[in-house]
Amino acid sequence: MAINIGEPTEDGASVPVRVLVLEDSQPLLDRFARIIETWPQGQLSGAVSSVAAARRIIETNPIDILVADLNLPDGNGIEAISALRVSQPEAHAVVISVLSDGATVLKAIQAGACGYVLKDDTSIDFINALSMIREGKSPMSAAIARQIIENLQTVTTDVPVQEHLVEESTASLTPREQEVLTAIARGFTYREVADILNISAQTVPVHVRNIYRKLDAGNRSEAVYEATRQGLIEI
Amino acid sequence: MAINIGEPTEDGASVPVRVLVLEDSQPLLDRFARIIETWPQGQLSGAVSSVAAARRIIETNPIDILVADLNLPDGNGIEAISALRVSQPEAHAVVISVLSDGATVLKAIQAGACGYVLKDDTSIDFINALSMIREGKSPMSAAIARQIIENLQTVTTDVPVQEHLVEESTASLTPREQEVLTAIARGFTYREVADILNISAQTVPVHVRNIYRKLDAGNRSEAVYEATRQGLIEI
DNA sequence: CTGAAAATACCATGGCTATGGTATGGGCGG
DNA sequence: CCGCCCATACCATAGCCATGGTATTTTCAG
Repeated sequence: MAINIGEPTEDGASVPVRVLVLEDSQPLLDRFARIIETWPQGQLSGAVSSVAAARRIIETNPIDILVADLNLPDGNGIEAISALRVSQPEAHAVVISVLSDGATVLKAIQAGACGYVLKDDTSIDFINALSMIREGKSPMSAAIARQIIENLQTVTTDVPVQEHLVEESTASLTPREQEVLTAIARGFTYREVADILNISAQTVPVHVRNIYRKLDAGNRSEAVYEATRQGLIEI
Repeated sequence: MAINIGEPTEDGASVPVRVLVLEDSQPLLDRFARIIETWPQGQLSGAVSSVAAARRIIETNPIDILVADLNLPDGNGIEAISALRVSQPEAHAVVISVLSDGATVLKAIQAGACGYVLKDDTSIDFINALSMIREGKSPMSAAIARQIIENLQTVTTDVPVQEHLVEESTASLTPREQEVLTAIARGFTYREVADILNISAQTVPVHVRNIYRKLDAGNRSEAVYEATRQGLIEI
């Protein structure tokens, strides 16, 4: 159960924590990089903004902690987490994202993430999260914790019914459409949704249009209402 | 009128949160009780130190949140959580304990706990935990989160969908605001809502503005999402 | 290998939304 | 009786949304 990272407890010169940051927002990436560089116990293994770049570093450099955003220009941060798990099983991964839909959270954890912090969560700061990982704990936003608990409760109590429900809920909306709709429900504008999902602002209304057609809705609020009623999005 | 809107939750003061505390350490029990009594939104349903006493209150008094320790003189707090789940399925339970072994954590969650805070965790205070529950989140210590994640990683292989339990409202809308919001959720434009409710088209955005303020929303879809999450509108 | 579906992207425009003020009358509790 | 909240109403405008059409690339099942 390799939980600890360096030698803790000893207050002297503990082994530095090598951190790779994967985040497409340049300002945020810079901020994270700066924080790690000024953190006495930290050592920056890399600060990249694409899955491809992350893969290259993961395969060539030793890493203790990977901090990954999920929606990236060339793929999903979960791919990087999976790659890390293969190359460096001892390493740990933390997700830092704005989205929190049940399927994504579960996928990230199955891929090996042991922490999941929402970007708008002010109660967990960056260094704090890294420290928790070192201590064998899991930094996790309360909203994510609830998602996980509910997942766990359904998994351990009712297995056969689940598959049926999954078929139903994923039947009408594509994964991308669900992501878009979830963001729409949270109140984001088209431009904001585009930034979050790393797609063009012109693509969002296309997805939205398709969602309207499938849900027989004519605007945002009706779509959220219908999707909720039909159990297509998480509440 | 044309549009029904369920019974408005009348009144204007926010509904108090009825809390039952189960904790065998008398000093701690007193402290928790005092905190809830001085909490404006809180209302103490009971402060007991045995599973038996907790059971009696659970079966006779309405409860919103049960705060339970696990190690008790006459049994385990998990029994109280299970009893609550049977008597009052709408209620929520939070564990506050010193225990953090995997089996106990899993049992508590299976029994229905949606929060789990360690007693030595200074990062989550008592009121904070109760507030999180009200908001549909899960207060959880990082060490517990790790336990849960590891459980989830070893046990699960498929993607579940969670059932959602209705929560009590945290914001209160006036009857008229509920009517407007329900119509908005159905996708009607301001003009249509005005026609339905027989008011001027200029009055609708006024109500909508007030709804946004109360729900901390900035647009129609976010308002529908928040209202649904808080159980303010029917689905 | 090929066609369908999904995801991506762009252009354009009428209409609706979001938000700032400001104001009147009714009802209810201190 | 006065203040506060609710409900009503109007004006104005920047900005976002809804929707039409068109097109490329990727993915996946047949």
